Amino acid sequence: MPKSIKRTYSQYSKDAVTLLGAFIREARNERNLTAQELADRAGISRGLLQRIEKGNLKCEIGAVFEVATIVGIKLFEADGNALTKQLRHTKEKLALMPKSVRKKYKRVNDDF
Amino acid sequence: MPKSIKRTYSQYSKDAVTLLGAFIREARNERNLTAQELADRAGISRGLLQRIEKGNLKCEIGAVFEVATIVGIKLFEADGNALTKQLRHTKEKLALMPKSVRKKYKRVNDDF
DNA sequence: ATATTATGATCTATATATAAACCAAAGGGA
DNA sequence: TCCCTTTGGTTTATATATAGATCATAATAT
Repeated sequence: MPKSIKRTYSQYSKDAVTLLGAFIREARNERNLTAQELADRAGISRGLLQRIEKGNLKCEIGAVFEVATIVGIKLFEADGNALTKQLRHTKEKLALMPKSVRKKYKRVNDDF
Repeated sequence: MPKSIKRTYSQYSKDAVTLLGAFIREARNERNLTAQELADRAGISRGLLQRIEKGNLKCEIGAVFEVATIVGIKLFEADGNALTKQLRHTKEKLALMPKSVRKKYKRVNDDF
């Protein structure tokens, strides 16, 4: 039972989502799509698209990414995008990753 | 009244969210944080963090970005990140943007 | 091996995001 | 100017994401 769900967000997170929304809107305008048209293509309501473009933090990430993808915004390009490189590295590394995390007990080397 | 909300997502969107989640998990492990610790810092439940790391598309973008920010993943770097550059451009351009979009009426030049 | 801890999964109750239908106002074309 | 479209707000009903608790399993340290 969620007792209220009043989250706090870092300024960075807020800025990031705001910028992403603004970018979506710009891309939509550049492609001459109305809000309704883009919403239809993404399979969401116009109201949700409005909130996405406004940078509302509580929209589902799937809807946001879908809209971004449709208007041509690629978070993870095939090219030299820094994040993409890191993620590619991650993907390859995933199989080798430890499943759980342990606190590091500082090993004290006494027998010196 | 949402009649069911069964969305479809492009493969790209699914992959992007999956990769982001995997990257978050990797970053968390590299920082030796337990799921509970990271969840606490982000102000979310451990269950939600699990879904985020799994790449669940229906998590709120604010929670995802917050977690990513905490473990040091910057979607929009201050440096030469391509998306950042575009977004900076967008920000400056925002004030000049038209508020609404009009369909282009192909002007037919009859009197030729 | 044993104990301890992290993770994965399930279940319940509730807060809330969403779709849909409105309306008003702004914007752009003719 | 007038008309038509787009956008920005509501409001309402409902589907659902979330917090929190619990349990089983996996993983790690000693």
